[in-house]
Amino acid sequence: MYFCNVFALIDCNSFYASCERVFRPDLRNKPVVVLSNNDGCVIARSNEAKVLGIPMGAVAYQYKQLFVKHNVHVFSCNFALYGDMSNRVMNILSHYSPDVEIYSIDEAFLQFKGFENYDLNAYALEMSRKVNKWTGIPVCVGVAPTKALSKIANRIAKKFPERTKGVYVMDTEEKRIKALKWIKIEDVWGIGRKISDKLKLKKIYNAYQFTQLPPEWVKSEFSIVGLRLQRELKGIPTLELDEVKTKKAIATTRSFKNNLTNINDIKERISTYAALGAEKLRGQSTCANVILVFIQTNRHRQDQKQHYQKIIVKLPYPTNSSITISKYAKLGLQRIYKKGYAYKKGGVIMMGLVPENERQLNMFCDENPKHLNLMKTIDHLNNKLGHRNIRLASQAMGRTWKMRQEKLSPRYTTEINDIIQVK
DNA sequence: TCTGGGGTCCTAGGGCGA
DNA sequence: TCTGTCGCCCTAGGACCC
Repeated sequence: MYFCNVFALIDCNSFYASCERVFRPDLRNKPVVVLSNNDGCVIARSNEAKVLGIPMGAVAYQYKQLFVKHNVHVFSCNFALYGDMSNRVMNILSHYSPDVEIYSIDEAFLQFKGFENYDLNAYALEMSRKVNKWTGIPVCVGVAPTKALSKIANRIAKKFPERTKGVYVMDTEEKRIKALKWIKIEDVWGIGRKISDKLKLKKIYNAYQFTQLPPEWVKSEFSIVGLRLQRELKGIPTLELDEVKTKKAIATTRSFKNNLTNINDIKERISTYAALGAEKLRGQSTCANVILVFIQTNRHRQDQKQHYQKIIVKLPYPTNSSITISKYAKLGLQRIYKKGYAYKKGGVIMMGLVPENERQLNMFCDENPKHLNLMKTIDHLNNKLGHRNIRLASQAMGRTWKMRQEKLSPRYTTEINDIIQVK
């Protein structure tokens, strides 16, 4: 190994689809897709589904016939299941290095410091086998001297499964250069649509060409972010492993099942999102100082009158009480709602987050201390009962708000009534 | 009839006090 | 007292990620 400090990127293959398959072994080698909230778009595809030409983000109803024709197994998203499976995978990974950054629900960076005498290829292979054996989730591993290069190494592992067995270690200059020349510029981590379009105008088509550009030019065009990426691709470690950090904003936004015109219906939705957001705040022991409330019409229906409006509401004191946040969210909504529009989407975003134990209460405007205990009780009961049975009065109890989730799989791992039964 | 949701970081530009 | 300038803070918007 010519580097003494390396990064590994572990990425679960077709994560949501793989989670569904863990409990449905009959679906192995069969096309599986998972849909977004309200069963709107395709958000995950198994390899077999990719081969059928189903693109990421495909609008579900437009592919209905293809699903039937090729016997594609379609699932509504089941985040309770995916979150739990993710925890299991991350837990196993943490045994392979003390330095772990959970990058997303299905990805983690590991840093190997002082592993000079290790055969990293064998080590990563063992790690991927263990994850697969213990959770049923297949993963790929890319190992390289920087985070950006480990992303590329991971891509190689995924692209050539027979040759790599799902693990690729970029441990020589030759391998680095070969990989950079192989990867298209638009596939590099950190290069999106806008930047790749700009680079292609400059006749930059792969990552290697990008590394050859003058750093001053890269910085002036793409700011410090572009410059960092260029250094990373050259093999100079620039991005560090991020520590576990509390979130800076918590968003709860959803499309409505139907268009809503009546303010009372929208109020109920916004109140529910506010309560959900407050629950997330309590989950990470933080309070919000400010909330942002927005509503918008269906932007895909240009034949209809369009309206988008948002409002920032300053809370009188930092809080995570569902009651208080819901109240101010509804006040905000009243300010932005306009009669005569068919609203399709709305949301509440918690901002200005501070740790629960550090909040400074306003001298004259203290929160009702009963809220704290009440919220604890609500969280406890909801955790115990599942299904979020305890709600605020302003949140509807009926079916009207329910998401469209026609193909929802059971919550095998988190719901006692859904545990798989062996007969 | 149906078109996701949840984040981060950076920069530019304005307000404001020293 | 008025004006210019600098730095800090905040916000909006843009770009990216999964």
